[in-house]
Amino acid sequence: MESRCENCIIRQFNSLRALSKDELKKVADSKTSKKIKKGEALFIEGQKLDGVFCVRDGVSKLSKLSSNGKEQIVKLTNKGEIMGQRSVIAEDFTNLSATAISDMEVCFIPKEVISNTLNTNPYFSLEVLRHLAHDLKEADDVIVNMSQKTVKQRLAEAFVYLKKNYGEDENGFLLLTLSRDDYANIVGAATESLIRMISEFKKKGFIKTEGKKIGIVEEEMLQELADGF
Amino acid sequence: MESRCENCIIRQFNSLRALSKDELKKVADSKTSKKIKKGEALFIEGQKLDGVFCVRDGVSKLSKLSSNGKEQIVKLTNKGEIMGQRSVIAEDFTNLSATAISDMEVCFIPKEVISNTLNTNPYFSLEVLRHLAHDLKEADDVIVNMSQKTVKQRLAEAFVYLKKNYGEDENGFLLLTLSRDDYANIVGAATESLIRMISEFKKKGFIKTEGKKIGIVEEEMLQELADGF
DNA sequence: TGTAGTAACTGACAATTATCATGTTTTAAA
DNA sequence: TTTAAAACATGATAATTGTCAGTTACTACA
Repeated sequence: MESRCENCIIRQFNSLRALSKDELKKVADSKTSKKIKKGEALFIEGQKLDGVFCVRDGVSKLSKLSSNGKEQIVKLTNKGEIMGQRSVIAEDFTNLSATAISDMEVCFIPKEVISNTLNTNPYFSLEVLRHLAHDLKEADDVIVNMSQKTVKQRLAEAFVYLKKNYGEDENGFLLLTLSRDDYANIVGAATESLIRMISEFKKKGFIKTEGKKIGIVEEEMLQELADGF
Repeated sequence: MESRCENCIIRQFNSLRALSKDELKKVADSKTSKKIKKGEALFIEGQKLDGVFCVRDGVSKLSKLSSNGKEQIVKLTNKGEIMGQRSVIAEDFTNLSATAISDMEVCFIPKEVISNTLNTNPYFSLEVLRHLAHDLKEADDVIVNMSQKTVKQRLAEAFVYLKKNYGEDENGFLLLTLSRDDYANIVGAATESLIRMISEFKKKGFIKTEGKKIGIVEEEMLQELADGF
């Protein structure tokens, strides 16, 4: 409750920007802030959510268990994103689990506020619609990548994506540090296969490593690889 | 223009059911009916759509070209579904191509009618939101299947899905007849691999074939296979 | 500061899937 | 009805990826 939504820059990046002052005030009054430690879960597949999460800081992974017991990461969230809207809108259990990949700061907004606003503010509905439409398009792209590209291509693509979306530090290492396991669960491969590929990329000079940290050295080469050349 | 939307049962299955009588009338007045022959395209990836399609009869595939030039089928549409809403909502190019798999009958509804209604009727917005939410959930499932299951499992699942969703004729053959190529593009495999697997399933007695037609013989076995047993 | 536990890594091998080559059947058009 | 094209099918082989078994390195914590 430390800050008013009206002053929160984050909301410019999500559908909450369509809210009126009054509506924003309602959100601010009903929301609660939470700090979530790296590794902790925000919610778990199959749970009923009674609100959505607005990400103020940090990164989380949205994943789903396969029937073979393996985790598949479907999406990484960005700062400013709203999580759990799909489930709240459809009045459905979550189909995904959300786990913090770095320390996070999120606001929890009760579902009543969201659904009331959906019923009364068509601009908000439209913003949410656009957001879902965007997610859907991205999901289609992931489907195509998963089914038509090799693990090597998908990994190359993942590296480029992580650099573009989460940036790198002064030494050229990706700011977002993932475990080898997480990488495997993003590209949908066995952890051992993935580790081997990281070694290969390193040997070829495409990337550099330092412990868990990975740095992109040859972004163009990786991009070309991802595109199949 | 042969029939009034008010009398069209199909609309009960999609978001148009949230429309008022007046709104329905507007839709009916502006819509045009089209017949599309099997194999013809409704729209193509990258096109700008100036309306949505409401499927009255027939089945189409929504697909996307991969950078390697292969087609990936992302979704099959059902009777009553609305196609192209994602693109119209996001005011974006279509990210998918739609091609008729059987002869189709569709209504085309201009985007102005859709967006006007979205701005004024929150129930309609909510229905569309629910529909997109559903599509998104399904897309997540496809991602997990594509990345965690073997081709064999995905094919088994596809057969079960086709039977459940499109039914079979009096002789136990799937009503929806797909080419081997289409099957390959659904499960994301090389056509030859897929044909081999069909032969294998047939040899094991899980399915039967008669030309292009495929019949599900052992649904439970296929389901178990799909689930990884 | 030792020690248990987890994550990272490597090798050997097996399973899955793609590719190429080629033959057969079906379909559609002249 | 013939004939060319497309779809279906199968074999041989190569490439990709997974599995199992083990080693090393890092991390946390008693």
